[in-house]
Amino acid sequence: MRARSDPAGNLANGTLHHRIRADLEGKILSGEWPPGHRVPFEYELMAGYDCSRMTVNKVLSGLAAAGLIERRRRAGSFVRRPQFQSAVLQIHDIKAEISGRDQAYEYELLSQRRRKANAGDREALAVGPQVGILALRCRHFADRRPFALEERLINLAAIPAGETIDFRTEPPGTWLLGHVPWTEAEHHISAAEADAEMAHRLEVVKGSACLVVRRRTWRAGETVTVVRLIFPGPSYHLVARFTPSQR
Amino acid sequence: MRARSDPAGNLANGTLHHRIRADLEGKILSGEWPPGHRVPFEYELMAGYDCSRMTVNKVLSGLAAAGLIERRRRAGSFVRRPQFQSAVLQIHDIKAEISGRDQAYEYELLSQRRRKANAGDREALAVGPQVGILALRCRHFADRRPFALEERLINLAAIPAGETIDFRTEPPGTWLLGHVPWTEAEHHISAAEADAEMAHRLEVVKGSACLVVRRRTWRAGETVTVVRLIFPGPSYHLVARFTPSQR
DNA sequence: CCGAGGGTTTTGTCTATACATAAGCGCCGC
DNA sequence: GCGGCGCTTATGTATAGACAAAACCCTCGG
Repeated sequence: MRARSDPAGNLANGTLHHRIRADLEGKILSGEWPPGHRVPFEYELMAGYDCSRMTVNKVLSGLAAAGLIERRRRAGSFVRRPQFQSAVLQIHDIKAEISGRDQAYEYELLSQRRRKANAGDREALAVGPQVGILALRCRHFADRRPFALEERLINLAAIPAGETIDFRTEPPGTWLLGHVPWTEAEHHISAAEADAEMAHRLEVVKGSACLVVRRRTWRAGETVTVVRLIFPGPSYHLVARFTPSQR
Repeated sequence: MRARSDPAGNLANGTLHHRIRADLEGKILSGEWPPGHRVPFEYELMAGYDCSRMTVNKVLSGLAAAGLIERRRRAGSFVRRPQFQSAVLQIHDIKAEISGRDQAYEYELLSQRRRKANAGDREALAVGPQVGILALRCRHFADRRPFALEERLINLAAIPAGETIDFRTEPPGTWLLGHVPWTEAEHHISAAEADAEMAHRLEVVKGSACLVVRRRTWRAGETVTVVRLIFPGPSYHLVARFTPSQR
């Protein structure tokens, strides 16, 4: 094996490919290598860092997977222009979110009905007729004040176990989160004015602004559940923290 | 080299590690391997797929990077419980978003001021005093109707080039998106009631519900820009589509 | 009973090598 | 000039082997 220890000793933390990765990311993020700039070829990096090709290949593949560079055979690797589209986001389970803030979490099941999918359900869940669905309505409380109103449909054809769970004690979102894997989800986030019932349930005045989040979740092409969460007015805000790993 | 061709010929698409990856992902997502289940050891997979350890290692590392499994030395690899936290999201540039819907996009710069950071700026951008900032206010239109109101602060210490750009023609968001790389962003999404000025600018009645998105963007620990986007009421909704690649 | 130490197992990293594949480049003949 | 063929080059994939590091496990000594 060749000598790889950095004689100057600077930046000697982490493993070799971590250091190389950090190096290259630094050059890209600092703007030293602007979008379109050609990253050195693998054999050049290999010579520069005095390591094998597999090692630089791993780093470059990682950067490509993270969307920072684009690789083209025969041509080389190029810095991609930054793209907001797609990034890593965090959305928490409501129960965990409230508990995490050291507030008292409470939960109330308003209604639970099992039925064959009606026209509205079929549209929302994209299922055929005669499919069993579970319709739930519930409220979440933080420190005894209404935090959110939840209206949920669960596709029992996809989640037969849903029928056997006691949703009087465990919120459906929490249960699903922990037990059902998913492959895709879609959020529609909008603002709406509270109608009479929403206002009553959330203990706000009618017409006040509410944040409405509608989420549809799929597993392998099949709609698993659709939920509408209504948060009272300016008191709540959704926090989403991103890191750019566009794909 | 050993015989690797699949005699039955099934699932022979893609490369070896793609097939292995798809196989394992399938078992996890289908629930065949529930959360907590121990994935076969590398040497077992190696024997099962008749390939080298580097190949299965690449696959398992990828699954770990994607957050589907967790790897522990000496113990093995385990299926992680599904987590909503963090997933890939798409948010578009406003200009691109409107144009993409085949609506006419228009843009109006309301005001642009260059100043030393005042107390409010310093808090919002987390910069010291005496730092130059650019304060912008503008409106976006879709099909001649107000689509969003934008209030933006740009940290000129981080983006000196910001001073030389003509934001009367190009929206600041679009310019930044194409020219400034970022390492982290945070969104606060909430609902608010329109005050007199917002109502006037967005051509809605005072007190109506608006969707407010506040985004802070960092590059290498330094706040680059803070923007507040205000969308009029129920007419607009933010769409976020996810795939689970939690990290 | 408890804590220290050593052995074992599994993942983590790295090397050197090999062949496959895609795509740009230039040469050649027409 | 120009279309096609083949050479070259860079990446993509895969192998076999090696050592390192972490962490569980068991045993031994007090």
